[in-house]
Amino acid sequence: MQIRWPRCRALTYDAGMGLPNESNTDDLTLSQRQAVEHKEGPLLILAGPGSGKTRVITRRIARLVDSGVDPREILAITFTNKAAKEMASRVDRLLPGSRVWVSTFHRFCSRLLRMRGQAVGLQPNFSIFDTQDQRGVIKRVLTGLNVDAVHYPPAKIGALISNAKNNLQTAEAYRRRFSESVGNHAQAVVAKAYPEYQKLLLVSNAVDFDDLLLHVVTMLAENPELRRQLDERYRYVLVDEYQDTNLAQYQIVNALSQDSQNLCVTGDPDQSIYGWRGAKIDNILRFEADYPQAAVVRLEENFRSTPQILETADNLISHNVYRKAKTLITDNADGDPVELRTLRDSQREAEMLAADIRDCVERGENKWSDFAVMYRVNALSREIERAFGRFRIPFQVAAGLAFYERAEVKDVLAHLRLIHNPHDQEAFLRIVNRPARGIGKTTLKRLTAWAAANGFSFLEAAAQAAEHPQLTKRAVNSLVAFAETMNELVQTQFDGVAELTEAVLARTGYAEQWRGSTGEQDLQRLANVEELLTATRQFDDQWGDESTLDAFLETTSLAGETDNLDDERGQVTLLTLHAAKGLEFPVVFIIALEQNLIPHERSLKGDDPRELEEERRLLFVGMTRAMRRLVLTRAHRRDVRGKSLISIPSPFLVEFSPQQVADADDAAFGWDRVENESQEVPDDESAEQFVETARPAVNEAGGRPMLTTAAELLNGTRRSVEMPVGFTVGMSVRHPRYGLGTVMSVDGFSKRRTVTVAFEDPDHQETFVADKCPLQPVGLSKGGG
DNA sequence: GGCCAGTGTCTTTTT
DNA sequence: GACACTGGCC
Repeated sequence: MQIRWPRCRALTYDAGMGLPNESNTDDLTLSQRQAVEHKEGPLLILAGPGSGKTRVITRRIARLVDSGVDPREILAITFTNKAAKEMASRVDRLLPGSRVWVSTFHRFCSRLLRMRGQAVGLQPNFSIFDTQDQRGVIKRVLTGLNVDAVHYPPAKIGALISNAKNNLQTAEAYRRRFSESVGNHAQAVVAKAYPEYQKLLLVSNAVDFDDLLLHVVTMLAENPELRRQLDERYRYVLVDEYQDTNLAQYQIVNALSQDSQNLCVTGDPDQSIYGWRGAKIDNILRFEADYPQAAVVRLEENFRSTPQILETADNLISHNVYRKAKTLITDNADGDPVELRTLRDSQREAEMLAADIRDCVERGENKWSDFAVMYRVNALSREIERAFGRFRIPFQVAAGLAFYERAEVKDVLAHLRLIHNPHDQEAFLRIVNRPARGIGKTTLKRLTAWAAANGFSFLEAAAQAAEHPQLTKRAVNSLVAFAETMNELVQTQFDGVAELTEAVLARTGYAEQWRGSTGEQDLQRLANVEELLTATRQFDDQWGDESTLDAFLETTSLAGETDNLDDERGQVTLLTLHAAKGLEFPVVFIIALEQNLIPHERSLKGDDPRELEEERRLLFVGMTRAMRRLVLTRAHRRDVRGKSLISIPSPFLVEFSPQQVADADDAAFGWDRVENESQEVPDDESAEQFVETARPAVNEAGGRPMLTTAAELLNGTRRSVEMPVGFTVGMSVRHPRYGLGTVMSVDGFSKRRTVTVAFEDPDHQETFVADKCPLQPVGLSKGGG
C-alpha cells in the first residue's frame, strides 16, 4: 500500500522543482537532516508515529549512494513485504535503476540459505513450510511418539517449538534442558517432539518460518569466515521497526555489523507489538549499550495527525511504565475531538460505521479509500463485512485466509512444491489423493512406514509401490500413476511458471473435479485456481528469464496478508490493529473497545503487566494511524463464539478522554436493563423519539456530557441509505445462491422480521430472517461496489 | 476408500 | 460459528 505523505510545510516542495536533489536537505527538519546526513558508525533513530521515518531512511540511502557508497553494499531490512516494496520503490524514485537490496528478514535469510544452506544440511531447493504444513509434521511426529493429540494439540506444541526457536534454543538444547523435567508435561513432550520434528523437516528438505532465521544464526555462529564476508559485503545495514526484532533477528543484524558498524536502526518502543512472537523490546532499548558510539536522533514532530488525535494517543501511552518517555508534537491544524461511540450491539456498531462512511462519501467529504476500520481480532471483521455488503460499501479485508492459504490454491502449489523438491513430504501427503484416487489412510500408513524404513522419499516409494508386499492392486496402480505423472512433470522443461502450472492442471485433472458444477463454492474454487494461474503469468511477465519456480514458490510462501492491499481502487480497508502498523488513513475507526478484546483476554490471564502494556501500545499504534478523524466504538452486546454476551468497557477508556456519543436506544433503556433478553428492541424508525429523553451515558472517561447521539448522526443519512431491515414489497434483491428476485412480503418485527422473495427461477420462493439473510438490494444506489 | 452427518473444540496478533 | 475429527454407512 502506498503511504500517503501528509501535506505539511516542512516537507513540501514545489511540484515544479521535480524530485529533490538527495544532497539538498533543505526540505527536512533539523533532526530529520541529522539522521539523513549521518554517514559512518551506528545510528539509532527513535521515530514517533508519523514523523517521516520512511522518508528519512530512503533519503539517507540515497545520500549514501550519492556520496560514493556502492549500492550493493547497502542492505535495508524490513518486517513486511509491503514495507520492503514501499521502501524499494521510494529508493528507486530517488535513485532510478540503483540496485539497493531492500528485503524482509525472512526473504533475506531464505536467499542466503539457498546459496549457503548446505552448511546446515539444506539443499538449495528446500521448501518453506507454513503453519499448516508445520502442524501436519507435528501431527505425524506425535503419532509416532504415541502422544495423545487431544491432550497435546499439534498447534500448541508447534507454538512452543516456535517460541524456543525465537529464543535460539535448538532442538538438542531443548531436549537436554527439558527431557528430565517432571514439572511441565507439555515441555517434556516438546523435548521429545522438537528433535523429531527437525528430523522430519530435514528429510523433507524443508524449513519452517522460524528456521529461516535460526539456521542463518547457526550458520553465522559456526562459520566465522562466512560472517566476516557478509559483514564486509553489507557495509551499510539499515533495519526498520527495530523494536520488533526477536533474538534471532537481533543476532543476525549484529553479526553483520561487527567489522563495519554502519548500522542504522529505526523504531519506536511505543510501537512494539510483537512481543508474543518473541520480539524483544529490549533490543532497541539497549542499542546504545550495544554500540557505545551510537548517535541517537529523535524524530518527535508528527506530520500526520491532528493535535486532538495525538493528544489522545499520548494520554493513553503515557500510562505505560516500561517505556522511554517521548513527546509528540505537531504543527498540524486542529481537528475534531476523538469520539467514543457506544452502540447497543455489534450489528448496530457495524451499521453505524457503514452509515457514517457512506454519508461522508455522498457529501463529497471523503473517498472510500480514506477510511480504515481496525479491530483486535480477525473474527470481528465479519459483522462489518456483512453490514458493508448490505450498505453496498466497497471494501477490502486484510485478513482471514490469505489467498495462498486457500485449500485449492495450496493444493496446486503443493504440486509445484513437490516438483521443485521431490522430498517434500507434506506436499506429497497433501496431494497424493487429491483429486480422490482411491489412496486412503491405510495405504498411506503402509507406504510412509516403508519409505522411512528404506530411506526412500515418499514419491520414490510411490513409484516403487509394486514392490510393497501388502498394498492392494488398486492402491499400487494409483500410486504408480501418480508418481509417473509427477516425475514426467519434473523432467519436462517448461518455459515459465505459468506453463508448468497449466501442465500440472492438465496432467492431474485437478480442476476437473469442479468443472461443470454450478455450486457457488465450486465456482469460487475454480476462480481461485484461475487466479493463481494469473499470478503465475504475472510473475513470468515480471521476471522474464529470471522467472524460476524457486522464486515463485518463495514469493507465495512468504507472502503476507496485507501485501495485496491497494489504496488505488477506492475501497474502505478493514484490518487488524497489528496489520495497521506503518499505514495511515484520513479517517480511522477502531471498534470493540471492550474488556477481553482491547486488551485481549489472553493478556489479562497471565499476571504479566507487560502484556497489558503491549495491548496499550497496540491501541496506540491504531490511534496514531489516523490523520484527521478518529472514532472509537464499543457495543453493549457482542456476539462471541456464537453467543451474545454483555460487554465491559475497555479499561483503557478511562485513560484518555474521548468525546462520548451514545446510541439513542441504549440511553433510553438504560444500561442496566440491557441484559433483559425479553426486552423487545424498537424498530429503527422509532429511535428518534428517544433523543430528547436520552440521559448521559455511563461516564467511564470522567464525566463528560453526552453531546451528540448516534441517532442524530444517523439521522442525516437515513434518507440516502437503505437500512438493512428496510426491505419493501416489490423491491429487487439479489441472493448469492438463488440470484435475482423480488420481495413478495415482509412480516414480523425487529429480529423476527422476515422477507419472502420470489426468485427469477419460476416457482422458487424463499422466506428469510431479515436480520440475518445475505440479501442485497439491487439497483437502488448509484455508488457502491 | 469415500462420503456424510454429528459432535466436540477452540479462536490474538504474523513472517 | 467454523473446523477438525469421528463413526457409520455405502
